[in-house]
Amino acid sequence: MRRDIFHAIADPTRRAIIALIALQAMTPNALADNFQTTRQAVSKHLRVLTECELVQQEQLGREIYYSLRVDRLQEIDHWLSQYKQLWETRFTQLDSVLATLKHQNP
Amino acid sequence: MRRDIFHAIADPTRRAIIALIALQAMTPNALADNFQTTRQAVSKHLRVLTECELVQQEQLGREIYYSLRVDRLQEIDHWLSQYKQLWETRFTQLDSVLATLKHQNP
DNA sequence: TATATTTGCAACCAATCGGTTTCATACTCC
DNA sequence: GGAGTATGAAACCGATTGGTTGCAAATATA
Repeated sequence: MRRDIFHAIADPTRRAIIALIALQAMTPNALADNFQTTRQAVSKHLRVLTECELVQQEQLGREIYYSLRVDRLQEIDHWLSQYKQLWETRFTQLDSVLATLKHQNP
Repeated sequence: MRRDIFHAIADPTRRAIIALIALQAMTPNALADNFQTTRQAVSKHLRVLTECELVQQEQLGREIYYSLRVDRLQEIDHWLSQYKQLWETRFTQLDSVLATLKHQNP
């Protein structure tokens, strides 16, 4: 099973879940109210997000509140960073940037 | 068919292709040499990357050189940016950040 | 205790995915 | 023109995905 963070954010429903719980912790039932799917489907998405440690749970009575582990999104930012200099740099500096990137990825 | 950029980068082989053609334009055959799959499989990945405009082609004789459209990766960076302030901000400022984020996503 | 609520998990299903094999097309070189 | 090379497209296949329904466990409430 491929359960990396890139796979996790590939699904639009999961990105919507991420957007919701970034604002405040929510229960599976409360989350499911925002989608046209069943609660169980949302639960399966939460399982995927949990398995790649993108969310954390806090149990309060019989309710489980899911919230976003924002720090985990840095992994994507880190992956992006190697290309970011490519689009942020002017053409005249492109050669040196390419050399740097080549050095970082032998 | 879900052909957005998040789906495109979800596959590890496609991310490897992106890393390769970020350095220099490459033909499908040259790309396939770097993987333990067939050229046709690489070609299918290139089709996905093309359909979401992550790569561009340049035909030279019977060879087609694929290169990365780095600017397209900004879409992911833009998606990340709404969460970036969450992990870059200290806890004491968190409330105002959440308010801002809530305003951006009504 | 009995009932209702919240949740996770298993079984199943159609659709999609990544891969292969095969074939057709287009270009290069002799 | 003919042989070889580079490529894309189609057909097929097993595995995975996202979804559903049904059920069991745990908690709250009467």
